[in-house]
Amino acid sequence: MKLSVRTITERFRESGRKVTPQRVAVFETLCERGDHPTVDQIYQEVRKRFPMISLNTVYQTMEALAHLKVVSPVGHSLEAARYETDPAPHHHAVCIACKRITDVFDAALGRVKLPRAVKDRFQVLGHRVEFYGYCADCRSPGATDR
Amino acid sequence: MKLSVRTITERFRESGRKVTPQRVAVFETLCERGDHPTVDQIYQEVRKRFPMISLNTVYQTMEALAHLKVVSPVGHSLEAARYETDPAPHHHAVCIACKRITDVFDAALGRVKLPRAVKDRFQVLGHRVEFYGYCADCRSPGATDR
DNA sequence: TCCTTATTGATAATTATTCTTGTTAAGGTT
DNA sequence: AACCTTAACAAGAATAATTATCAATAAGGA
Repeated sequence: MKLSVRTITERFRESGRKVTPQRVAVFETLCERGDHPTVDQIYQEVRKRFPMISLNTVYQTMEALAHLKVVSPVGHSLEAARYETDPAPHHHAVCIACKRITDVFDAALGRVKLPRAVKDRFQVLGHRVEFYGYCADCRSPGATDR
Repeated sequence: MKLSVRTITERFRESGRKVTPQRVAVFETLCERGDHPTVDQIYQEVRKRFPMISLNTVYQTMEALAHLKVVSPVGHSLEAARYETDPAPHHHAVCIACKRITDVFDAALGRVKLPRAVKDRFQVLGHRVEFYGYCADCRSPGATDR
């Protein structure tokens, strides 16, 4: 199913948020492009039809849309680069609250394969599997979901 | 096998790089901690024993170590947050050169499971599989590997 | 229409990372 | 051990992504 302006309007209202022309414009722009734009790319696009909009508004709108599960951030959202030394192949479980990273050792995860159709057009150096959710400490009761 | 100072000394020399006390200190610090520190965390740690070291040097050392495959960056290295709207579950192939992201639809990737041992301590909201490598356009001949 | 309050736009502030530059020191060569 | 070439260093400025501040505005329920 495809998300419509109608749908997100309802979801905004349900969650106690207001529906503004800026938010609709951001959402529409994101839908028109089928790719994975950066916030700034969306901003530049929306600006054509909406010269007064500020970059900050686009940031806030993206955050709101992400909360409503209307859009997903691609990749994790660690604020800074992190490094590790462990030479054994492994994967990660990232807590979206505290950003803590837990190593996951499981041979099965290493056997994941890219489908052949894509493999032909892409030289694979490796892959990683990343689980995201809440760690034991952050599975908090007072999680303010807003 | 565990990496020793001896080992990385050799690798540095082999690749035409110099072995400096700063680099050794960064490497040792990273080894002492078994986790996934940020560059700044390493910097703060190294600074205790090496007050004159600059943050820039730590950045450069991490890059060198990454080239020698002694350390790995955790997660991908997109410079900015990206978003997508597609509600169908899918995964990604990211070109490490041009940062372009290709969607990968494959039901098998959705069936990946976190091993039970970890599952008990981690509330999983989802997972993603990310392949990294070079896209067709960037599988360039003049790839300067340094 | 009124009223409360979230949202907006402009701008300043932060944070992560890279660049610049003059100086230093690694390590191969005498 | 002295020499030399060049990578690496420290310090600080510059850039880029993101977040915070705040007065003015507009959404939408009453």
